[in-house]
Amino acid sequence: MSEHDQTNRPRTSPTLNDVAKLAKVSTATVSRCLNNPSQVSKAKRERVMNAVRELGYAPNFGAQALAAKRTNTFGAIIPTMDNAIFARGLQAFQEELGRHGVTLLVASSSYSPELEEEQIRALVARGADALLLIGHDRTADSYAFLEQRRIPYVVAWTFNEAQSRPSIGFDNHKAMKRLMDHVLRLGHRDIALITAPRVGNDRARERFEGVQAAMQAQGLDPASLQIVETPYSIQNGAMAFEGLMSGPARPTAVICGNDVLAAGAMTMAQKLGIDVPGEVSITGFDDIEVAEIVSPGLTTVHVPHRNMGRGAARLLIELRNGEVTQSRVELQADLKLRGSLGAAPS
Amino acid sequence: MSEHDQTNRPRTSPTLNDVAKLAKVSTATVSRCLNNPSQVSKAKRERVMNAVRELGYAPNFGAQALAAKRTNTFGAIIPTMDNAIFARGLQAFQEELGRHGVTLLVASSSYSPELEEEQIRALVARGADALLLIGHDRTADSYAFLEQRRIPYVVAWTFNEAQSRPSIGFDNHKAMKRLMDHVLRLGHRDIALITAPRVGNDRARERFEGVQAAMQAQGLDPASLQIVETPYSIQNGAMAFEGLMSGPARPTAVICGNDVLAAGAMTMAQKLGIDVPGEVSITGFDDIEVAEIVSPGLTTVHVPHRNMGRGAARLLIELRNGEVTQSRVELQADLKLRGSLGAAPS
DNA sequence: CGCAAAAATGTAAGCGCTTGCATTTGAAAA
DNA sequence: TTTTCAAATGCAAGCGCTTACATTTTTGCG
Repeated sequence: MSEHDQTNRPRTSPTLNDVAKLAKVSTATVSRCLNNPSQVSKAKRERVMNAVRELGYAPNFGAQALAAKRTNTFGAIIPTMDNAIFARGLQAFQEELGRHGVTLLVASSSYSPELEEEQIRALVARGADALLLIGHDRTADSYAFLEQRRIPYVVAWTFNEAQSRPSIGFDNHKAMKRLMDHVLRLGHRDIALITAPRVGNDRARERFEGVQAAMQAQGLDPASLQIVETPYSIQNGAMAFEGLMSGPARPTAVICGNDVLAAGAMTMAQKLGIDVPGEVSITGFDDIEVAEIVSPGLTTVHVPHRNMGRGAARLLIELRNGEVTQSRVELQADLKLRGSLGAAPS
Repeated sequence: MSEHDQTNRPRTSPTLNDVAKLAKVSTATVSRCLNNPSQVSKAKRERVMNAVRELGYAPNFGAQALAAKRTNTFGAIIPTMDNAIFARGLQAFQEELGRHGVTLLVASSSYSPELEEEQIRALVARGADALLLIGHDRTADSYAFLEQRRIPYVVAWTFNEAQSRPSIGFDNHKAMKRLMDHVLRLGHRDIALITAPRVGNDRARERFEGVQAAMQAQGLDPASLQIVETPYSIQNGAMAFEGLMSGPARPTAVICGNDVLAAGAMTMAQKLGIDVPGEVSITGFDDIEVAEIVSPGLTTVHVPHRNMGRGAARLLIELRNGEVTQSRVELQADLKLRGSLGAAPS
């Protein structure tokens, strides 16, 4: 099939070669013209650019990747696309990358470290130059793979003193502790926590520890904390809340691992006719849009999603370029007090 | 930098050739072993697989794409990642693709046809074998480009009799008309519509036309419909609603182009102390999670997000494989009646 | 046991691009 | 004008993989 059609290839996209012929220069010159215009004389550059335009030439990604060993594509692996937790941050991440000519590939791991490892390999195989990862928890093999391949990555959505990897985020422990301090100051002593499964999820774990720390600081027995573990979803939040409120030790404050769970709790409270915050206070974490929609408004921790996304993009680009920088960035996550948190009923 | 390390390349990833040597077969056999195992004898296959495992071999994407002219990567371009409208559908889309060994690349166009065209080119350049697009509205150049490159695509989130392109979705016009029929049946005559900008957004336009059609069918003057156009966001929904309710002709029913706008309207109603549905009814479109959270629950049109995503994936895979199929699929979008819609106040 | 057909394997030609190195060109310097 | 040197350009060797085609090995049957 390749012995003819040397001259006119009807519906295949034009190649570097075609451009070179039209412009009557070598392919090398065309390539340089596109990637390093400064090395080419003005006259030729114009001839080449015209040819490019005339042919509607666009470089073949695979070939480029193969020859240059660089793809200008970054990857992001987030636990889920199914709710809004990561949406805003990711959008900002993508926008910033776009500004630097980098395309984003997104995959989701469904909160499974094994699946995440697969996705990491898939993205790298597909040429991702660098990766955005969420949280520190993942298989040792995942990290080994990244090191071995020398793939730059940044861990986002968390910041942990104890970790030395490039990362950008906030201190989940600290933020949750601050929220809890406030809750305790309001007189609450019967506390329940609805959290995502903590195994393989350092953010959830750190938030949990923040709750514990606050209780301890206040002289409360951490063992008195009621804990329900359930995957993030409104549905699950509602069910967990229902269980808690119909249980033997009805809490006066239900701390939720994130806003999605809290939203579920809020709607269930409403359905059950339980007054919030009169009978029970509810708090969330993340400050996604939902927090403003429920009524009363949800007291939560405001996470700087867009800043984090943008920052992660910049960090990653710097890492990719080998520019030395501050590769660990802590952002602030402040309390967002709204109506769902009130004084403990007396 | 390449004059030495011919013999032992320490930290470069292993290639097909390395595997072939270790297994003492040709590269062709290794390749077949990986892509068409059935063509290789069991003995060799095992030898090869062992070598693959031992070396931790993973194919180089660029090279594979270059040689095979196929990447097993699909692209999706959605208007925004910033809210939940597309999240669930996309998640299902991705899951289904994953099941078929296809990786998904996502980009977002910010509702701009020009940006979308860029993204289409970018994804194709990066090797996308096929694309998922939202809605029919886009630049002629975008379609021309896709045709010329013979890139399979499917238009989702809408189904329109008049369009002949491969697509999967529901009839926005019909669905909105059905909702409106119901609204009118409840006695509402003073109607307002909060819609996304209709230029470049056929879904929004069709929904709008559905509203008009229902009014006309009822003998109402379509010109009496109050219209506010504003980009999808809770914030904007709230502001639009506020404007409407403080205007001269207060509607008894506010129809929102989607749930995000409606959620904004609902929260604003609450803030203003306007009773829903006592004083004013509010409806949405999409049935995303938010619809269940607001109170009262939001009457909306249920869109089969996950079905649509899964269906789109299957359709696209069939198209890519050149399997002839029914390439136009209409899904049902049914009314979801909740508390936010009531009889018109008398 | 021999032979044709089928199955398994190997050979090698690209795929479209980048880039080190050699060569040519064009000025500036002598 | 000749010489020198930097800038501009071309040449051609890969990058790692797939696949058509040629070759070898197996298998089935008479």
